[in-house]
Amino acid sequence: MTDDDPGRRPLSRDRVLRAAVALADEHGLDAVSMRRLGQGLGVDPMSLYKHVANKDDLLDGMVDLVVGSVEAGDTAVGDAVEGDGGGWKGALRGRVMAARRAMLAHGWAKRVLEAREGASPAVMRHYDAVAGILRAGGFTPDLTHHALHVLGSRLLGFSQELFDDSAALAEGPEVLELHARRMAGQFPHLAEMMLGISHDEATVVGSGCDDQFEFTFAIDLLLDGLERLRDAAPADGH
Amino acid sequence: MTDDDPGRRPLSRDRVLRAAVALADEHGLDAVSMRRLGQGLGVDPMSLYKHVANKDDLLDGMVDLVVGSVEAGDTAVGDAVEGDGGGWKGALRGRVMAARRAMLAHGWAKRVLEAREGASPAVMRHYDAVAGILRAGGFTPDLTHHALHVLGSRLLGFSQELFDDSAALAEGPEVLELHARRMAGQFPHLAEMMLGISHDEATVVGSGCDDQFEFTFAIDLLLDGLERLRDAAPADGH
DNA sequence: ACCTGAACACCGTTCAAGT
DNA sequence: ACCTGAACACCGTTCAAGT
Repeated sequence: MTDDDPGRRPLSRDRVLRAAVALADEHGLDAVSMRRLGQGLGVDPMSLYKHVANKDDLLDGMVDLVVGSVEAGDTAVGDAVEGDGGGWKGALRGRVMAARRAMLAHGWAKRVLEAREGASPAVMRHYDAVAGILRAGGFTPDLTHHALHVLGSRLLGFSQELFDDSAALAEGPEVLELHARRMAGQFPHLAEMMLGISHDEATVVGSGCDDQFEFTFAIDLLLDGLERLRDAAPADGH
Repeated sequence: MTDDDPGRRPLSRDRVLRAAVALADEHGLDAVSMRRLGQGLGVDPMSLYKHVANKDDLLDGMVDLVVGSVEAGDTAVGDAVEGDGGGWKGALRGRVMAARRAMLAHGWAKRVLEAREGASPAVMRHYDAVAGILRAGGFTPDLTHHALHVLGSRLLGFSQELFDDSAALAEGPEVLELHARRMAGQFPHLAEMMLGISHDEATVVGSGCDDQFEFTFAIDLLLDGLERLRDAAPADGH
């Protein structure tokens, strides 16, 4: 009977989705079950089906909410890139980095987006905005299309990790080096890479795989490559 | 009591994994449950835990089997690329395309690999082979490392699909065009792209998104970009 | 010591019974 | 007509009881 008795406010799709996002943020995606979600809202699990078609629809709605938040505080501010005066590259980077921030804030969203095959409305709007940036940057519709495919999941701010080395990273560079030496026999080239990294950059923070660096490295390589294609064949994208 | 009574052959990890792969190939990944797998092998579900630590270990073993098959019939044959006499690009394309064939043959593998965070032994061997190709191609360890990250999941032959348009594709180009016109209001740039595509290529097969084309397009753009970086700074990959 | 299957603690969703 | 909760058909895994 208190003021914030959750049973008082009427249920709505938005309230269900926000509760699900909060639940996933706090306890992980696996904690998001119809039963537990209903319990958190002080509602019979079955009542959720009034606002959500099924579990998949719930997950779709959750990512839609997260991706939709990208549009609010997006590229307008600038996200000033070091060496350019805005333009399509800066705008694209801004959009993509905003999406990345949203993804990093909601770690579970990446996993849901990978599992989904159809794009939600907010994702479609995001893609459309990116396409618009490219068109304004002088890309043909055809090359714009290929560009979207090339950028792929990086449009949403994440990339496929090769493998998770965060456990080894957390233990410090000497553990990483030990790890590398141990696998030198089986994976000589990977070991060489790892050892090279831990030698080059003596600072602790830089060793191992720096996700943020690798992400921007990839984006820049892709944008440069696309720009070259645009300039090579301005009339036809193929 | 027949000759091929599955109960006769003793269970082994390999036999369990092969049965799981066959089950996933035939009835989809969701059909792979400990209960159903045990049933298919004529064995108590709990007996599987003698050969497999848990469900995740089972899935790991399954993808390991698939990725491991890539090494058998890999780049040796040549996979001759149009305009070059082999070299690192041809070798890399060959390896990646072999992985792609394996992935296309086992549609569920992509989903499992995306969900996994740690790389299985076969995947590690694959990465190491790719790293070896790059090193032999004159890349520094550092640039080799970044190259692996840039190529990402495409090393294993797949890329993140933006959205699945196979349903619309199957209905033919006129349906695709209708689709595009309907969404022109909300997603003008995406609609323009789709309409441009269906106009350019009148043949039915070519319209919509050609996965194979987009994949090779991306690979070529990435390899060209990496080559340029290699040649720009031969001594230091950064 | 090994194997097995009943049991536990969950799922998403159906559907009939209650209001 | 609407809402609800018991019930269904599954899960992965534990664990104690049987051999």
